[in-house]
Amino acid sequence: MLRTKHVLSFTHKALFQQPRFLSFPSNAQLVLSTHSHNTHLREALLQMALCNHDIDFQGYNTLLIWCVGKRAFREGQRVHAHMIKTHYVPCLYLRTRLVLFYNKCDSLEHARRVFDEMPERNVVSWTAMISAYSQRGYASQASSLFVQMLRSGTEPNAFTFATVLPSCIGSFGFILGNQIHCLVIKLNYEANVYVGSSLLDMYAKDGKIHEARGIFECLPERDVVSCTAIISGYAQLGLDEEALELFRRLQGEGMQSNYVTYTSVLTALSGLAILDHGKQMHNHLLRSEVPSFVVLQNSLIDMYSKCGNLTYARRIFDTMHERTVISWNAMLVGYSKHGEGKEVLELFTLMREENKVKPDSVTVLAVLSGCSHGGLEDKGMDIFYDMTSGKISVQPVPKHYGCVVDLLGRAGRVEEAFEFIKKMPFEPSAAIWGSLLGACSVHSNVDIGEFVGHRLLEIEPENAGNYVILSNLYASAGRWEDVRSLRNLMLRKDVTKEPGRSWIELDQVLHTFHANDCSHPRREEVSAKVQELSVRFKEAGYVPDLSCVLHDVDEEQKEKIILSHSEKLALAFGLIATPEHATIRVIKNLRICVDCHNFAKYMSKIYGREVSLRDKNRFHRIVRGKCSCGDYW
DNA sequence: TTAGGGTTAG
Repeated sequence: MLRTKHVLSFTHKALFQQPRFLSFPSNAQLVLSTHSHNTHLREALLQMALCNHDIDFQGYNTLLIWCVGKRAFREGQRVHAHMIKTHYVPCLYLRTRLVLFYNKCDSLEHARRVFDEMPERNVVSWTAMISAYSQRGYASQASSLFVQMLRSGTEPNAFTFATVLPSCIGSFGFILGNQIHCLVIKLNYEANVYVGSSLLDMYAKDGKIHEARGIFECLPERDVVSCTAIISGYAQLGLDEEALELFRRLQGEGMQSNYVTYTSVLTALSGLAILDHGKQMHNHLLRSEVPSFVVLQNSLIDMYSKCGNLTYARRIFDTMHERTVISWNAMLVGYSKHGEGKEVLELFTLMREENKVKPDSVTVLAVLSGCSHGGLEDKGMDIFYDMTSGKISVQPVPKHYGCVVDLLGRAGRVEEAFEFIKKMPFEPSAAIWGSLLGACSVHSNVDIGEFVGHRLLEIEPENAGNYVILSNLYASAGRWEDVRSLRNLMLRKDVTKEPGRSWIELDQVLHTFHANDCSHPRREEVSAKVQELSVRFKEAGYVPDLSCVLHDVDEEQKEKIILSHSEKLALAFGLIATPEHATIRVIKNLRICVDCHNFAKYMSKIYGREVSLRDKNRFHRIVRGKCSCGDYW
């Protein structure tokens, strides 16, 4: 108490009685920053400062800087109120400070009000307001404010460009972003590393990675942010090998990496599903000085689960000191993708019991899809109804309905799925009809399948996949006339299926397969194997996974049927189908990876021995884009 | 006074 009294007395003197020796602002700043941890004292000091009726520019400025630094909303509001009460007319500089202060204290409305009431504005005040929107993800507000700024005749600077460009997303955003790029060139800000990073990131997000790379290569100086932006650009587009290659090169060139860089690198590693490399990176991180932020740990969970090692993923999850909803979602998605429905439900229960983090839309999607893959359709339906009745406070979105259709369809409850679609509170999308069509195809429900198929052909006549599934469905019912007319329709409409490719390495030789492929020298052997497996699947009583169907069609038809990606993998499996070799590592497309996992399960049952996808020594690596057996093509 | 890159789902 004595000490507080002493300080107060000193402060009073310092602030008001000795202005010649110690000016007001420097003292206010000194005293406030020294004692800012003491709320009562802070209050008293501010009170005293505001008792002064003649606070000048510097005084207000100092107080506001202090409020911004401490994110002291109430105190800052009082400073603002003091200006109004004493009829002080703040200059542009101080008004901008107020905008910055309100923005820092998360009060966008107040910031905007101050901004709107500005009698004049300069590039800094415009940029501050654009930044307030941009930081909060209000992209359209940020970009439209930028356009208003240009119309007002204010010339943007490097800060403005670096601020507005991240808000140039979506189709309209990218168009604006391209125009802004022109302005950047015109005003000669191309060489600015902040502007360059924002620009290249925008192009990468628009899928124009070559543009992005061009900008990166032209930057006269690079830093950790610009390097991370280009690496993450590749990773987010699924160009994982390129991302890693660049990361290695830049590290060689002495690039500094931080936790954001590693997060992007882990994304690339997840895509490649190379567990060994992922582990190496994890080891490297443990030994390095890089702080283990939640985002990085989330990436590690994702990497391990996509590489098939759920134990490691769970270990990271369990040892986290703080978890965000993304941590929970990443773990749930991991279990879900691997068909571990029980674990999905257990973890979801734990999440709700802990009640520290609220489930979001992605959480429910992960849980529903986990139930779907794990054969727990009743549980899945319960969760869906918990959501629609408000027991789980997540707003249902069309994707949740899509999950339910998939869940019922996969379980063979095709009629129920059909009825469910009819009762949905929105118009069913092509994706939802497509999901049901897939279910009809697997469970040979020709009646519903025919209806749905034709509906789909109306909605998206250009999607070759729908023709193919419907055609396969007709084929399975022996309706060859309908198969033929569908094929003719495809020819008339000039619809072709983009040939996907699968790669598999066997004894150091790379075999690749694509749609309609009959060029493999051992094709007949493979076909025979697929036939044999197909019979065995049926004998084993398996209902194959939706995307892992081996169609039972005769040889003549097989020539014409366009095979799905997973079927090509099945062909590849047929080539090497012994329990010892029936392990596979799939790069890039996780869906296929899951298919293989299920495939391994079927194989295990057929051969009566465990066929594991997780045994790294038996993995056959599929190398993307580097075919070593050119003869086959 | 004002600035850029990052994690889950689809």
